[in-house]
Amino acid sequence: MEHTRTARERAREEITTEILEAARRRLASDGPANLSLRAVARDVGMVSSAVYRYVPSRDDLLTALLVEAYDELGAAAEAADDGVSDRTDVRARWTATCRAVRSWSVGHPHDYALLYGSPVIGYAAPRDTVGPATRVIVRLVGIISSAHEIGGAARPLPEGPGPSFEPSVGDATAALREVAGLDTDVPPELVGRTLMAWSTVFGTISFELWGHLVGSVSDHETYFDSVVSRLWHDLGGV
Amino acid sequence: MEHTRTARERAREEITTEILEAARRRLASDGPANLSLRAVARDVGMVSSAVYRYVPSRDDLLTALLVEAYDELGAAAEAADDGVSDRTDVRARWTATCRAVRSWSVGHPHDYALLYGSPVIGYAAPRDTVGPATRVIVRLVGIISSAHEIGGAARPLPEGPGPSFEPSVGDATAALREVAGLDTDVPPELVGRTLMAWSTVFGTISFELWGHLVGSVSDHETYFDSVVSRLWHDLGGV
DNA sequence: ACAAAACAAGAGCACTGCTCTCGAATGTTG
DNA sequence: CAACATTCGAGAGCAGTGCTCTTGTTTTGT
Repeated sequence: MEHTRTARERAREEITTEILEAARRRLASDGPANLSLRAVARDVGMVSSAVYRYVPSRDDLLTALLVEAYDELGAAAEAADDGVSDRTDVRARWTATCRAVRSWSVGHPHDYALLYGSPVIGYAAPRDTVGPATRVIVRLVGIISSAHEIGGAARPLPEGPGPSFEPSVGDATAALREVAGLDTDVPPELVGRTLMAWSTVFGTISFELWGHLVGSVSDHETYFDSVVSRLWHDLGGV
Repeated sequence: MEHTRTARERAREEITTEILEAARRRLASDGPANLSLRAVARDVGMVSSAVYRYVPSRDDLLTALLVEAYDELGAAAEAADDGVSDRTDVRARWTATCRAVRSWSVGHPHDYALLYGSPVIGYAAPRDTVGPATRVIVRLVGIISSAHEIGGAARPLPEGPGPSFEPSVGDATAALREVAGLDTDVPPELVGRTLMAWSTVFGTISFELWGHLVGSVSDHETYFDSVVSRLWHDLGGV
């Protein structure tokens, strides 16, 4: 069934991307909660009902933007990591990647809110978006496990105090086995510590963007660097 | 100017609380983004325009709910801390308070979203709500500084790796001086570590509630306990 | 008893997501 | 090429939202 793209198919693709681009601009300026399908329609010079030929609903449009934003953030993080020439300098890779995540988030606060804010969409749709969502954390895990493979880059993590991570993070360990294809499983303590670190990065950026650190932190950039370096230490890095 | 409360004043108070109660029910069921002033009006048997006699706008209503929710969460946290009979068992106090924060959040996910989710209101209003917002973190700081005053409850925190917290957390230190009235300032490293811990608690709860740990963490309760105990260790607690 | 203030109700405006219908443009097939 | 089918854009319309204004009623202070 090899058929040349008809004019209609080409037009459909162009208009679809046109709509998505206008929607991203609207998202960047108005935020996810105020994203109006009618406003997007006006931006592309169409009437609102015509847009429904290309987008099933507002939620689907938000989901498409969600995937795009996840991808953009993931690409930014990976590019920052790849930019470190000395691949054995895992500490520099960790720092660069975390900084890239914050930089993108500060530069795209509304996109960040769509990704990591309170979900505006029901819980049905965003579940098939786990793929692009995991790009950042997967890369971070790669850096951390590299550090624990390279001699002298990290001290082995002793079992932390309190209840072990072992019973609760089994799913994450299995997921890592799938995606990273490691020969040996990442120990539960390291998996838990990695989840903790990622939660802290998210919490720090969210607090900064949502204004929860107003009156407490003055220089967010150096504060973030302080946090990131201590996280690296808590992960066993040297 | 001692005047007995007229019938109208009593009615106004009653109707106001009636509206707020209905709004909280709506918030609990529909979430902050879907809170409709008209729906609240219907619930209390009024027409929407009548509600505007009591509430200036939807944003002001959300702000009122915000303050109420902050207060409820703060009370829950403080009650949990106060419930620990041995006041020198600072580790138990820390654990109980953190658990209370998570319990309230899991029990009131939509209220939690209003407090700590991406802000639905503009940045003007919520800034005069910093008072009730700080109750939890203030109590947590109290527990941590108690631990560092009691001999043997905590080891002094060595300066962490990377950039010092000193230049970025000065405002927080000053704020603590105000609210807690401590004789000597909390050292920057401890202030920074406390902010980090609070960010991690927030990040962990948010990830759980917003579904970012689906496929990674199976038992959220024990996972949270694992996180909290490691945070206590990172804060210098023993 | 009367003027002033507060109130509840209704209509109305501008906006939203979404559905349906109706011609027109474009596609495929005989 | 002609006929039929599909796709598309525009418009009207529905139900819902926040919010304002007017109108008539009730309560208050004088």
